[in-house]
Amino acid sequence: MSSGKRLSSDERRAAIVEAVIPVFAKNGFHGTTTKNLAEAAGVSEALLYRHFPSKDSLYEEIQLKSCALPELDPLFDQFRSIPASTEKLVLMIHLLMHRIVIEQDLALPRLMASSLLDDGKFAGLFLDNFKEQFLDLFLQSLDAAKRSGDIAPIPIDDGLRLWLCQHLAASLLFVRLPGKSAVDYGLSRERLVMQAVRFCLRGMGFSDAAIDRHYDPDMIGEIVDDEPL
Amino acid sequence: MSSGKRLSSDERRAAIVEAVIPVFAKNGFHGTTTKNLAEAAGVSEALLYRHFPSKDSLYEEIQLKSCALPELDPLFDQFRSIPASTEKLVLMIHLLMHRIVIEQDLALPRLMASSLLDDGKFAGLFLDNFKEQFLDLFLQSLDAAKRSGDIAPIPIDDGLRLWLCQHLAASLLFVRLPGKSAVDYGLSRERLVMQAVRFCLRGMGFSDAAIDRHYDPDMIGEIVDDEPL
DNA sequence: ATTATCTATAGATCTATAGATAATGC
DNA sequence: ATTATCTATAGATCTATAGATAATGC
Repeated sequence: MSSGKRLSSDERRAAIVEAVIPVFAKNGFHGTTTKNLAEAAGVSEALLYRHFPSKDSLYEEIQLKSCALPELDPLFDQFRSIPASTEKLVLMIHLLMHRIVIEQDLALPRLMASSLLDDGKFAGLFLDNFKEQFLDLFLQSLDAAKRSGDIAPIPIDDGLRLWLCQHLAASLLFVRLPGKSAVDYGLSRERLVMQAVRFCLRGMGFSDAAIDRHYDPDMIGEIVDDEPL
Repeated sequence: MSSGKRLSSDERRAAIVEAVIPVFAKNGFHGTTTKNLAEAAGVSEALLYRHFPSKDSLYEEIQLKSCALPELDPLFDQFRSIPASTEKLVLMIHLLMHRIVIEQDLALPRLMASSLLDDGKFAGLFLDNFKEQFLDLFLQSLDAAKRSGDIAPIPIDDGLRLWLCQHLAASLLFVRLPGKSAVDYGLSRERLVMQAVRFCLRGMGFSDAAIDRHYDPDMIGEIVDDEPL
């Protein structure tokens, strides 16, 4: 069965966790058997139990690993250095939406959805991390955009604006989970992203003039693609 | 075990389907055992198999029943008679969002999420029904709003505007699935609905003046509450 | 000698069916 | 007499463990 090398305890443990993530993500906790897990990891079921006391504990472990900070969108790292501005705000929203198109590994959104159907603990952790990482950056750039007159004063809480953008992106991702999108928008993915971003920018207070001035998806695409991943 | 009466075949079949929906919704297909189903329905496992050839076929049945047209939001029926207008457009978006607050039975969104994690067939059917019921009404009122100058011309496909509103509402519902919301927005539910609606209206092209003129959640609340459910 | 790994299997479900029983309607 | 329903159970997993084997490092 194995055909794999003999690894040290730590290496094997890590290898199991890694191998098992897509299986749990694909089939859910109850839809996954210990046999599935063992096969995916290329080891016997017994070895699984040398490293983890139970199927539950292994599932817990992959959830914790999956919502750990370093795993979250390396793309976003790059604009931690950019100063707060309307430009940066637009870039954040665009990158958030752009996931919809580029995201190929659907394991994380799958674990999210599974968690929401379960006790929501993992989803809560993940969203806390999201907030931790992006809320301050978002608020700073939102203030900058307000000061420069790009954003009209509207009665929507500042923090909520980020959540609504995140939620829209999340839904667009969720309908893609089955493989083929559950909704036919009648648009190319590029146009979908562009229009969803415009919807969000406008919704969060941007004037049409400010959007035209600051949102050029082609240019953003180039900026992003130029950066090393 | 039973304590229940002896029903005709058709009645029992219907009773089983009804009783079993929340169980499947809560635990998912794999998380539900035939024993769970039998207990929920108050019958023996054997009787389940007199009415349905397999657990799968019963699950299929509850999915079909759950996305059948008559089940979809009776609230929305009432504005089928209202003529297309900006008012009606605002009302549609408000009612869509208002679900977030009032929706107590989370079975349907749970089945949706489960379906998206599975093959998405049920989710696709449900969203098709949604489109079937609301897209035309939405487009008509959107045109009316454009003609009356309440909505600025923006480069977002008309149909997509409905989907983006629906998606935002869906996400706000999904984060509530675990019981306690996975996100703390720091707002009351009423304010959350109001602000989410404003976000959508603005995103889909409304001017701030038009929103102020046409969106008064209190008034809408009264209108809706006055209607018989 | 230690430790990573496997084979084999126990014990607990889980789905589904066979065959018996009890309630209904004629 | 028909049909709704149950009890009992077969057969197939599924989780988890006991005990044996083989590779590594001293």
